[in-house]
Amino acid sequence: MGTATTNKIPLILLFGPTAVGKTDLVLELFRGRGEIINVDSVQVYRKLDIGSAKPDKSYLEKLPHHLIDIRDVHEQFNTADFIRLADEAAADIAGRGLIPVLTGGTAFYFKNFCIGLAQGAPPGDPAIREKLERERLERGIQTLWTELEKADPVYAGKIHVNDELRIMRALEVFRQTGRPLSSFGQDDKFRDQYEYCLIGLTREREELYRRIDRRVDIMMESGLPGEVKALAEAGLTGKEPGLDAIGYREFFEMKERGCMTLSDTADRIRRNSRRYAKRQLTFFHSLPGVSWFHPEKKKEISLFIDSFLSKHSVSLLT
RNA sequence: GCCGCUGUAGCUCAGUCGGUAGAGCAGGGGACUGAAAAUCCCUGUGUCAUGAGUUCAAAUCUCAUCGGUGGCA
Repeated sequence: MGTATTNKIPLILLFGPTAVGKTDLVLELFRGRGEIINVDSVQVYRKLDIGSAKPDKSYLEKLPHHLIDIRDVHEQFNTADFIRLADEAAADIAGRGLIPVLTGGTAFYFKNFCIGLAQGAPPGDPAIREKLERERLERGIQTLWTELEKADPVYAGKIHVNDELRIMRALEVFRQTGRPLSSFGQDDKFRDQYEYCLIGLTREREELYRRIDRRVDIMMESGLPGEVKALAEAGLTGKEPGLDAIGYREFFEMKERGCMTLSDTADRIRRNSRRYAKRQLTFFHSLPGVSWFHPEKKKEISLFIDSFLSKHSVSLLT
């Protein structure tokens, strides 16, 4: 029905599991007419280049990226930061007449970008987290769960007794506000300042795993051990927020255990990447309104995008 | 060539006195309210190498065949 007059910004959201083939596709589809908003919780960190499969300089020159290299590894980045910065970037890109393209593999960021964070829920508080962590170590997670069950029976009923981080987050909210986390309702309506085009990329599992294996080999050969060594020599311990990531944590674990070889480490990185890819797919499958494609079906994807843009491109034209 | 050991889940292996099998890892499925590459939950059917025999009953005992492996030549 023609082009509706609307000032919503049209957005392409393109996601898929690690190593599915997003990078090549995105360059072909959007070079010269779009800019990328990175949706990857590790690529936001400086110095984590090889292990996060960050696009290199020449790639970034061909296709500008936002939200890459914006934090040091000891800084905690989070979902709220992501949404705020992504909103700013989207407005900026669209304002220059280009297509904003959110692409990456962090499903949690995609989800919360679309539906928005729970209104009124407080941000994380490092002091409370530290205190909760101490209590967890002293008294065990069961005790904290029991406390949560009293404070927020609804939320406690939804999560598992062993789910440390969620239990601690819920208690953190309760201790800050005196209100249960579940009282800050998050409805699943998409935020209405955008028109969304959700594209999921996937492959046969076997094929995906082969690509993951190959990518890890390439990372090892192209200097991942050296990248991690440099981080360690700069005084980092592996406990920093940015380093709790596949491809980095395995090296620090290797150091702790002492008895692992480089090839054992590579094996673990491969395995953890496969499991991660599986979790990503589970999460992406739960998002509503996604059109799924094989990343090599470029023509189909391109037609799909063009048809979306022709319906919603009012604010991009003239 | 001879003697010994061995063949069970994708891999490594367990399986008692014969009663049609179970661990670890890998794998599979799922959850997701400001740490998310995080955190957490659920999940084990497989020609017991093949063929024949003994037996009410064979992964288990016997024989043959075909693999693997160690020793002696």
